[in-house]
Amino acid sequence: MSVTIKDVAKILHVSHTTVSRALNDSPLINPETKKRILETAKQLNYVPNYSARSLVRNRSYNIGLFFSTMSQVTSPGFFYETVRGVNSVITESYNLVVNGIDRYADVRTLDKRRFDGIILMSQSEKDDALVSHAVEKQIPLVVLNRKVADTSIVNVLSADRQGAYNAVVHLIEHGHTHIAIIEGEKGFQATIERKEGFLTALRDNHIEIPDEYIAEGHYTMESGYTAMKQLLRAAHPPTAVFALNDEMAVGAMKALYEAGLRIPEDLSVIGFDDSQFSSFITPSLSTVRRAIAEVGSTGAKKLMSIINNGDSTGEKIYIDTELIQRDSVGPAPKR
Amino acid sequence: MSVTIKDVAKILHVSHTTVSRALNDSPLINPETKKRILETAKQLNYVPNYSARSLVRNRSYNIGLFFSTMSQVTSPGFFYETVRGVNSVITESYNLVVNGIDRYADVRTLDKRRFDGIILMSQSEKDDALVSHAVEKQIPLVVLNRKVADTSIVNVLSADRQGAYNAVVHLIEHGHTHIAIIEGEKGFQATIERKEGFLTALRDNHIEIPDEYIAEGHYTMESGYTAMKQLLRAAHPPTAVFALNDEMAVGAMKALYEAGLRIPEDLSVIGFDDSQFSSFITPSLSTVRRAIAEVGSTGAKKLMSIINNGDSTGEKIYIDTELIQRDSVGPAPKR
DNA sequence: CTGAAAGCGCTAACAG
DNA sequence: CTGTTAGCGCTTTCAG
Repeated sequence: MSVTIKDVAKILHVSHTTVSRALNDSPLINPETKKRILETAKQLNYVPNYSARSLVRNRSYNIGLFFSTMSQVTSPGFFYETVRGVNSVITESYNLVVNGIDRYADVRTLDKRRFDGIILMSQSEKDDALVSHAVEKQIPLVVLNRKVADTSIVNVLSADRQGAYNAVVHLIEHGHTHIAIIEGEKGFQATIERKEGFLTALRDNHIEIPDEYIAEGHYTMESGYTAMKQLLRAAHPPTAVFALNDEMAVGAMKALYEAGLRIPEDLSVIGFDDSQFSSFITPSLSTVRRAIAEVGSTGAKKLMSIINNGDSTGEKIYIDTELIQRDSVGPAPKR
Repeated sequence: MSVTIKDVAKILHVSHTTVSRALNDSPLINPETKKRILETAKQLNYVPNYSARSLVRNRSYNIGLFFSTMSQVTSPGFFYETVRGVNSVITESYNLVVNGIDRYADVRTLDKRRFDGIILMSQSEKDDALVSHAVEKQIPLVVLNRKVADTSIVNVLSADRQGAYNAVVHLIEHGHTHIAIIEGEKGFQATIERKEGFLTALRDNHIEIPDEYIAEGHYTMESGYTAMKQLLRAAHPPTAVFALNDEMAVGAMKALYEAGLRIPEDLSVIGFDDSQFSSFITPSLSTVRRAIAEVGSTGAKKLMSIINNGDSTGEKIYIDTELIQRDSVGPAPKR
């Protein structure tokens, strides 16, 4: 069927061992023979049998990129940027396997021989089963996006708390003191961090937040829409809203339009993530950009170094966020 | 290190062959022994070595999902829906490997032993190198999204031409006769099909299209924005615009706002794809929905059946589109 | 620098 | 129904 090492060896009257050495850049070979072998190998369209190589080297050449679930990622852009970032680092000899961890009946089947390393884009504590399994089995692991307690693990995180803080300060600098929040999915690390930044900013500026300024959301446009409508029913409606992501901000803006309110004249809106559409909606949405692709690529680089050098000192790496000022935030209206 | 079949065999005083049979649901085994073996295997946390299995079965248990390129997919939503659709069909014993074909220096390294089958989400003719390689090497292949000439191949396509036709008829039914188009990336199958539907609808209704009503785009919001500005400079501006995807439609809407034009009172806009944000922008965007996840899942099912049953009669499967009427299309303004 | 031989863990004839 | 034997294609000792 396919060309094997032995085929190449036979033609050149050398042993298959020698061919293997040539193919693997071994120093134990005459440059001349190596050249000859490489040439005929290419000519014959030789492709190594990864299964055989994997079997003897005890390596799968698979890298797993797992999301908490595939059916409900934070947003399509988030998913795409993550895959793209990771992919840009993984070399051709590795396969990047993408899946939701909820698709595996038992995470213990994810062993070292099936995956040389795992990148976990983690949203919730439910993923801890996989984390502890990987630690126990010594499978190289990098966790993205969610801080895990275990200090032996490499963690790549975006500085969401600081980003949220900056967003709210931006609102305050525009004179706002009646600031509401649209929260994201309960239990998600991102939700906790961003809300924390929000609260700290208010506290630092001696601004109170009444209960009616806190609305729950689920990171979807729909939920932002619903949450905003609820906020509008407050006895003393807010003059500014911080949505924990841009999707919800867009939903909120829709509710505002429907209520006949102008942005930012009547009410300012700021989001989080800098989704693709945010600069193109009207008014364009002020937001906090986080470099998701960079989180992915940084994590992938770390993982590859763990796999290749075995260096596995846990660390927490933070990727900075950036405040993006556009047209959805304006001065607080007079009351 | 890890538990092997032999370990299990030794404990139970049976041969490793028997254990293998138990693990593989072979009929050649006593149900009693099988039960015993399965129990201790589970107890020992036995996980099969995929590399060894692959080597002897000559199967990789990898399915490749390839995009023309990873760095520039049509849209994040498109990417996400595709992966999700395919993933929902692929079973746990397979790894779904996601990549851009431009990441492989030579497509000929993608051989049957590395991928049991390939799903190609194809955008342009450049992908034909992979297609012909797969055909030649008899690698099971399903091509999504772009019609390929080879009739032996399974092709899953969305009925874009008909969808575009319906969109334009929708405009015409609202009294529009001055209809412009914002085209997508040159050479993409989607561009060709959708434009064809557009032109046919106009022709069927005896509507002329001047050159100045044709603007080039690249499926990005930015390009839609630029294209719309160009369209507005026409000697006799259009009253309706068909953008070949929603991203460009959003860009066009931004240009319209900036020009002080109202949608749909002054100008109607219709898009394509029904992106996530389309129902939440203001005004909400009328568009043509195509079930991308369904294209992916249908393709994956087909591929699995080719792999498992070897049935490889080529066919073209069309997934229907649906006209979504929202608020961006209104009656043509009086002239 | 090169070759012969062993073996990775598994499945698949082939006997019994 | 069970066990013995061979071998998948490759890398890696170990001798030369």
